[in-house]
Amino acid sequence: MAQQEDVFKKIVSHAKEYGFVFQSSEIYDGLGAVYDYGQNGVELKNNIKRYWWDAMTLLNDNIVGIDSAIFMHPTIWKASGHVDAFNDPLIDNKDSKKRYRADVLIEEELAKMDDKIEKEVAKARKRFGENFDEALFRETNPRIQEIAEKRNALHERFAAALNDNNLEELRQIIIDQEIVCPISGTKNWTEVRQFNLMFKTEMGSTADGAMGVYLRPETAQGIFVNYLNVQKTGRMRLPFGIAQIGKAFRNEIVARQFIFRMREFEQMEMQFFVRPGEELNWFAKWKETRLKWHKALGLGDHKYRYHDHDKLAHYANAATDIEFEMPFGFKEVEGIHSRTNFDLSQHEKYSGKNIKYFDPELNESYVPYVIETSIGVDRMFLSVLCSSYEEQKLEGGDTRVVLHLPAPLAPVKCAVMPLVRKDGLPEKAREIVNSLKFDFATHYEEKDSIGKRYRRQDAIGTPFCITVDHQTLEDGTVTLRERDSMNQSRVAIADLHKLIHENVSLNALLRKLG
RNA sequence: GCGAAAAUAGCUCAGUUGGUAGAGCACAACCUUGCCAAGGUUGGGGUCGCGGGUUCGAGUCCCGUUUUUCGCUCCA
Repeated sequence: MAQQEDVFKKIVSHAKEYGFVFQSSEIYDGLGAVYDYGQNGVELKNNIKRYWWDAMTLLNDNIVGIDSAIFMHPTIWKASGHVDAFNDPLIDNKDSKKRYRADVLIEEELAKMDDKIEKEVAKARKRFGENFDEALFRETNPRIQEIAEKRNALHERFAAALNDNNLEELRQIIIDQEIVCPISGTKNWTEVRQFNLMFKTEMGSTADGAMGVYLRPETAQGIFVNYLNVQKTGRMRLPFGIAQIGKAFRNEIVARQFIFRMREFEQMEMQFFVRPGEELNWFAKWKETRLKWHKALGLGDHKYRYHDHDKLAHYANAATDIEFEMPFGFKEVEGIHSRTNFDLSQHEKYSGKNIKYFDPELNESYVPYVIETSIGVDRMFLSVLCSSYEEQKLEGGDTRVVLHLPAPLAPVKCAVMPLVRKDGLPEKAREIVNSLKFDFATHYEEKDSIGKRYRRQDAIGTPFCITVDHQTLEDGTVTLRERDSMNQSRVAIADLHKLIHENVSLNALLRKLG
């Protein structure tokens, strides 16, 4: 494990050193859990997105894409459950290190007081038997009066604090009531803090007219609220899917592990709309289809596994993750959920609009069920990077760092280099670059020894190096050097385009998926 | 969020009991070599994460803070 963490550290440095990932706002000491993609990272990421997008929209004639806005009507997040689910005042006990909802702690205290009163009443009932006037007893008994008074005072104070969203007051209540942690039994409490999953901002430039809006915490809702627009204008029939790639934002309490958990991240989501009752079949089908998509990259089949959920979210009736073996263990890369008709029904309820689908075959209207496939682009990026990274020992004791990126994902497809910087070789190399650059990301390199240049390209995962030497000027052939095997072969300049295309185009990958 | 550790050049790191900031690699220019990195010469680059404090003097000691990593916790 220690060794693996060591490798992960090296991957993180490598990502920075070779322009894949930088920390955001680095010259200002950085911003927590936010990262930028560099010159090579953005290419790799774009290629991953293209692979997914094409696999969804080109290979399935019943899947189309959209690009919805990050800002959405705030009521959408009420309907989805995000507003309520993540708006709790939390407090930690410093000794047990347990976190509690501050409001729940106080409510429990209120319940305890109620219990006390009931116990008194029960005792009196036993004592007085049939003659017992319970109502009168409650109103007149001094013990009960005392407890009830305290209870009502507490309740009033608690309600006022909640109403004003006064977190300090909530903490003060907990301290005044001498509430202890059930685990440690101590009163060593932190401040009460409000945890908000969603980032909030204001729309409208004047303060009084502004409306609070959220940065979306998931892209899925943009698909749900548009599904009928797409269905109608695209003349789609169930089953059909809508795909989207876009940024989402979550105020994570703990954001860790490099780009694995970030506050601003990118999702690739496809929501597949099906007839009620057919959802579990489609769930099984997408589970299989999605794993096949991952495995086609050739990162190693043994690095994937399913993780079926036992505990299901309130909206789901089946859920599984596709996990990938990162240097820090198997981690979720993609989630596949059978979301039932929860989201669409909620939007129907909150918007007051009819968003049922009319099924011409069944001649009836209903709210479709939804299968969701949702993949984190950044996690996918990390899985590709981690599994591609190798420190290779070569014959003769040398080492090289090489990224065995799947060629269609590589940021640079080929590098053209003159063997020496004279005798017209640079000019010839430039000529070759100019013939390739329209179809492939091509680098030109002339500085340093040829071996050094090869190593530099290995470090960013360039699949092919093309070397121009004196023989090139005579017979129009070059050396084609392959990244993984380091094999060299003599090929005609005229054949380069075809050779490279066969290896680096997405087509080859997509064909594996049928 | 709690606890622990760390932060010195683009990268990896050294820096003695507190006394004017170093190496290798990388980068730039020129020369040399030419098919698997690390030849020569020269050069650029650091207010030692940031802010305070102690001191004649702080990279070094103290406090705070930010960021990162690990464990716990939380979350999908």
